Amino acid sequence: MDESIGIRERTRGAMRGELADVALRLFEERGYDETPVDDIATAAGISPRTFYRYFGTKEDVLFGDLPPTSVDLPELLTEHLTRLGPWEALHQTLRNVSEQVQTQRDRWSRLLRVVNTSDSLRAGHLEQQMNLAQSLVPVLAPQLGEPAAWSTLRARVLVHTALTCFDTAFSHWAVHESDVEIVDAVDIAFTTFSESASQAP
Amino acid sequence: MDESIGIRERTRGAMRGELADVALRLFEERGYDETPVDDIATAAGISPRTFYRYFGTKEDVLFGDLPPTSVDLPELLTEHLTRLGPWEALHQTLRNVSEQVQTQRDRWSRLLRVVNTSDSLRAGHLEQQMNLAQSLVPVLAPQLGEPAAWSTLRARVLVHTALTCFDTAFSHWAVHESDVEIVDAVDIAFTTFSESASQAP
DNA sequence: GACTAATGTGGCAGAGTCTGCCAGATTCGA
DNA sequence: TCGAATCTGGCAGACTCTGCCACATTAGTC
Repeated sequence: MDESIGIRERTRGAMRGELADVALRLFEERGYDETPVDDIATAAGISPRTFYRYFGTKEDVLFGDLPPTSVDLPELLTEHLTRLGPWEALHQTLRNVSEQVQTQRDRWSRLLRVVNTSDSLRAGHLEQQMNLAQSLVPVLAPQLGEPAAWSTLRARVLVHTALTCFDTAFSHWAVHESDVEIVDAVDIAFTTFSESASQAP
Repeated sequence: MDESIGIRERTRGAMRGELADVALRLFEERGYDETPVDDIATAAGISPRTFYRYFGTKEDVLFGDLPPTSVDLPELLTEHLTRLGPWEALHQTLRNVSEQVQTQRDRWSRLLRVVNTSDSLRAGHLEQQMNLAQSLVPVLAPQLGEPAAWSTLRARVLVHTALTCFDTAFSHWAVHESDVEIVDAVDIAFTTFSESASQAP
């Protein structure tokens, strides 16, 4: 049957999901740095060696299957660029992501709480963004064709800034969870520049 | 004598300097991930255990004593804020840093080349920026008093964006070293927004 | 239903980073 | 010069991650 390839992947997906759940729960209880992979494995009823067959890294069990990585951002951005300017296109792209995140509010607020308990995790989170950025820059650069020599530099600045807006909005939301919607925070962050960036003192 | 406290710290500083030199050289030859701490230690004629008494982390031997961390950025920013708007003040603050960096062109271009050979290093570099950002936000936030509830969010966006501009300019410079001055790249990066951010397509 | 091949699993050994502990050497201040 | 603070090295250990090999499970075929 043509599903025969799929069944293995499905059970694999289920395993990943359960591992992610178990891990997140343990991290919430004891903290990330204080929870060795061995404990996650035994709590999930597998060997540590097997854990590393599902997630190449301890961090991956947290960041593995979540929106920013599970969405094809370059494609999304390309589409928005047909209708919008660079900055607005970035804004809309990440707005879409945050809309999708909003359907997983719970998981995300739990995750952000865990991330904020560990320096090493924050770093990993940033590294993810770097990778995202690297995939978006080549999409954006051709749209900034002016001096050409500078277009890559400008593209990188815009992309990184957009991701920064996104990220900042997120951690803000994580703290003031009850007061704000994620999407609103993202909008505020993105409009920071047009409003207050170059005001006089 | 009142120097008696100082002499120890001076020899300690010398040791740190030498370790940093040795390490950077080895990293250039073999790559960061391929150079264990043991090798750095033996190359410097000390034991691995002692290495960790000078630098708490393998990363610290690279990032330990360099401009961004060795300058009091909050103070610098505070001063610029008395004369300039938020964005311009950030621009000038980081411009000052890049001027200071320019006096160590060599060391920096070597370092950036090393950093770009390792993913884990990039992450560490970003984490440093996060810490910098966290020290600047409280300085900037009071200057954005409007809705108050959003001022912290906006301050964070501005600060992170500024650091992103700085960082992006740097890696750009690292690649096109011969064509550009660091300070110029920083200026270009910072003016990206006022020029091309919200243009139509 | 049985057989072969692919795939999943577990244990072991090892590299690498980093920490705590203790003993010995070095240096400092009186 | 002597006692005290400090520096150093070695040892053992925790933790993350990898390669290797043997064993079990499962899939597709006849």
